[in-house]
Amino acid sequence: MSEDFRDLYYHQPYQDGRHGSINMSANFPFPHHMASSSLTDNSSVLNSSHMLDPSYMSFTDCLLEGSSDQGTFARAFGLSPSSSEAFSLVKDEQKPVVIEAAGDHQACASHETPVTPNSSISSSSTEAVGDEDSNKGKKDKQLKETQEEDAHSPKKENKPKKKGEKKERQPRFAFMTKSEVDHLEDGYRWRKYGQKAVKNSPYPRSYYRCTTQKCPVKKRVERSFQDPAIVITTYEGTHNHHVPATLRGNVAGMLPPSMLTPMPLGVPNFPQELIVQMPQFYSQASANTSSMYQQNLTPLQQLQFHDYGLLQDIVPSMFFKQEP
DNA sequence: CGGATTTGACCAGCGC
DNA sequence: GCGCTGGTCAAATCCG
Repeated sequence: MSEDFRDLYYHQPYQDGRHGSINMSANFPFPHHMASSSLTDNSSVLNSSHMLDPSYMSFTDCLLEGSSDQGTFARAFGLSPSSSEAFSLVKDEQKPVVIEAAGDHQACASHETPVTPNSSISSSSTEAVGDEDSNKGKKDKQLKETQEEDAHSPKKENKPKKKGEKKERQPRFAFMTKSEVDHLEDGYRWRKYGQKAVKNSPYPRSYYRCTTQKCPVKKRVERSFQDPAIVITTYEGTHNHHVPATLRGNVAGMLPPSMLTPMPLGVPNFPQELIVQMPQFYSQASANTSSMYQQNLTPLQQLQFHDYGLLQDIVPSMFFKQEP
């Protein structure tokens, strides 16, 4: 399997994003402006080989030529719930988009990114490293004690959730980035609010929240324990604001106004182009496995209406979403 | 000094 | 019911 997909990666080093020369495919559902991250982190990008197809525009091309669907990026990152519902997965990080945004061109050129559908990080199932648990008993005792003596802790009052009321989960998607830095610049401003040890991984997971007021978007960043060069970023929620214009490199300024339009809730924002514009990808996939791709449905339709489990086998590490 | 980060505590959900 | 784990809070600390 991994061999089949090894060919799907190719290396495209970033250029100076400040000048908009970002060679990043328009077909991936990660924040388009994330490309700017490479400016500071010595990164490069690996994308699927389908993008070698001249019919695919680079991110720059997309901007310069005024793609017919400039909203693609915004939608992709907007993460509107509706469209991605169809891609419900049990584990959200299992099939992240694989992007190699790392700086080591050699590694990229090697195409040895050990990201395979089944080897990708199931971070939801990644469990904390053991030593965190060792103190658990103590903690629990302390917890009970403190609860008794601190019956009106403000923390509890901060939880408006009623019992039995399930916490609604925002749609998510994740992608893998080969990068030396954990937190890639993606055009938005984030505040770290937590870090946890991840089970079976020596690398912690960091939790970030968009700093824009009332913006519900969160993201988690962790390194793959299988390939420490790979950073797994999981976005959750939909930005309800424009990309801050004051960021380094003025990423927002690079973007046409239409791309900065906040995502209306409920508008399908699944990166259809990601799927639809990858004929090569699909032909490879279908050669390997599925009858699903022999049907007359468009890939998107297939994705939306067919067994996603199958998709997982075919489209490794592309994206996923977790059922709210 | 204000904003960002760190880190231990806390809580909820899930599986056994 | 209990233990484990992921996710979040918030006080302490750091840093520009």
